Amino acid sequence: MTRLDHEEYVELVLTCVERVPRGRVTTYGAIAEVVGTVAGGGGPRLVGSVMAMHGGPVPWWRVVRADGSLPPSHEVDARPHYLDEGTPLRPSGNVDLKQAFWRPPALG
DNA sequence: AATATGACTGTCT
DNA sequence: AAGACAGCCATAT
Repeated sequence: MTRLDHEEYVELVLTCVERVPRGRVTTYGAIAEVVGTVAGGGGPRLVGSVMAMHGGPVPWWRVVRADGSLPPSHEVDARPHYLDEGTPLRPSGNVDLKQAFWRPPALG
């Protein structure tokens, strides 16, 4: 996994993120599974790294952690988007995965 | 080549 | 409920 494969991995991850419907979210793990199936490996950390490096131009706020929360710094930036998209939120302030979780479609 | 790190996750305490 | 630990994969130093 490196060089061009890396680029493809990035593309797959970003594609999944872009495919997340409004008001819905997915998790790093879910993306890692779907992308990993095609890319033949990878893991949540990789998705995280990819998002950190190339997640800028995509709706990264639709990708949350397994507990429905985002890194504190980003959570603040994401909140307005959730409010705008009508994403189900829990009293705690994080996303209600019970309702908002969206499973990315199997690529390839 | 080895160690440390990260926008992660699951289990145990 | 909240913190500690280990597993996981790729990149950076």
